[in-house]
Amino acid sequence: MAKTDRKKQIIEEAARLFSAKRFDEVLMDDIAQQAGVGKGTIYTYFADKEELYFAVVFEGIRRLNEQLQREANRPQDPEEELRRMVHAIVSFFSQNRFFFRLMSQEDGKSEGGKGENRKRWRAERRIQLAAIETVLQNGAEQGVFSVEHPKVETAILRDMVRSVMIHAKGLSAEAMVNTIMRIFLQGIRKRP
Amino acid sequence: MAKTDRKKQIIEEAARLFSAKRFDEVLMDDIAQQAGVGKGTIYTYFADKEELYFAVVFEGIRRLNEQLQREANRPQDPEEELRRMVHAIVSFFSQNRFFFRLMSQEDGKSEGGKGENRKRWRAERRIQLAAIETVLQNGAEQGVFSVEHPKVETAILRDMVRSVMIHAKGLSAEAMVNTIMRIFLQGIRKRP
DNA sequence: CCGGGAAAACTGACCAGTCAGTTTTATTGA
DNA sequence: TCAATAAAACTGACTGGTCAGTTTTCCCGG
Repeated sequence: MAKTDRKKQIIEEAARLFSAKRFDEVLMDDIAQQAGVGKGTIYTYFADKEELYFAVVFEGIRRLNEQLQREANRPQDPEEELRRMVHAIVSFFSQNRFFFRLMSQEDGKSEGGKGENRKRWRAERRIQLAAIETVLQNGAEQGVFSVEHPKVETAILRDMVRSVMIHAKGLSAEAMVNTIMRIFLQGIRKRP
Repeated sequence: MAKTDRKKQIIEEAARLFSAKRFDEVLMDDIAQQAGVGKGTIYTYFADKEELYFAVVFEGIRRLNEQLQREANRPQDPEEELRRMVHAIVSFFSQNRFFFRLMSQEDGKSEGGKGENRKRWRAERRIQLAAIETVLQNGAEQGVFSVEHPKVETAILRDMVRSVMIHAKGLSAEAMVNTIMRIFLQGIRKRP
């Protein structure tokens, strides 16, 4: 097996395990077994358990960013662009449940561990938000959106994906996107 | 010190620590030291580390439910009732940062550990959502709200509190509530 | 047959949980 | 009222199991 494939395989299985159990409940032996490699092999690719853990987190972020990038930066009307981005996030997470659960867990922690990784994680996540925020700002400038606290509205939109993923497992990706966009754009107040 | 105070003190310090660090990074020795008790004492109140952890989580939920209860069940117009509930959640979390971070972390995990506690946690959380959902349903019946997937909309609203708490630390509780209600009720689309 | 890399076996640091001993609080009776 | 005694609560040094990380052995391609 090629070196790269091995590393990918380890990350994949580690993601599955880390997303389902607490950090301390996931044993390096388990990861090795699931990945079909010896424990020692893991240490040729990752310095320690924590580095593997963050490699998994960053891999998830990287893939999501990749998918987001594909949708962004094609000038179009803001609502449509927003919808495309939400769709990108929703479908990414639908196809990567492990990474989704993992990143949900990682959100909202602060201290502890090698602070360097936490910092980098924060930075990566900020980039994602910035991409969405830009669209919101553009929409506001074009007079299509009414935005009061751009960063907050941005975070709300992204986290709506999280809510829907957790609480609307049954819905199709399309239905999820529609639900999110409907609420975010026009709210739930009935208009005559 | 009275028995109850001791237990409360332990829970309080454990909450502070568990909210800031990973489960395995929090040592029982740390908790004991912070709480100003001997390690053995903790074990007179809690069977093991995991039970203490969940005692902390459930204490947080209990307090929040208490505050929610105070606002609910007084018949009034749905929008106002919703606003009151959001306000209750926001102000609770503003005053209980530890519990907030803790409960955010716990959201979105599934396997692992004593499954019994996870199950109970899920149940408690469902009760909270039901309280909000009822208001939404009432509003829909009265023709004030347009609700498509009640459970999903409910979860979204609750999680909006989470987003705002994380990303709008500067805002006052009032401003937070306003932001949430504005988006949830009327969305961000500009109307002429 | 040798070298590089992967697997299996090994080690010891660490920490949750214990328990024998100590302190504090409650109870009794003179 | 206050010893004397019992009961309850607390303490922290100690232990044993666990598991991250290391070392040794094995395997295979060239």
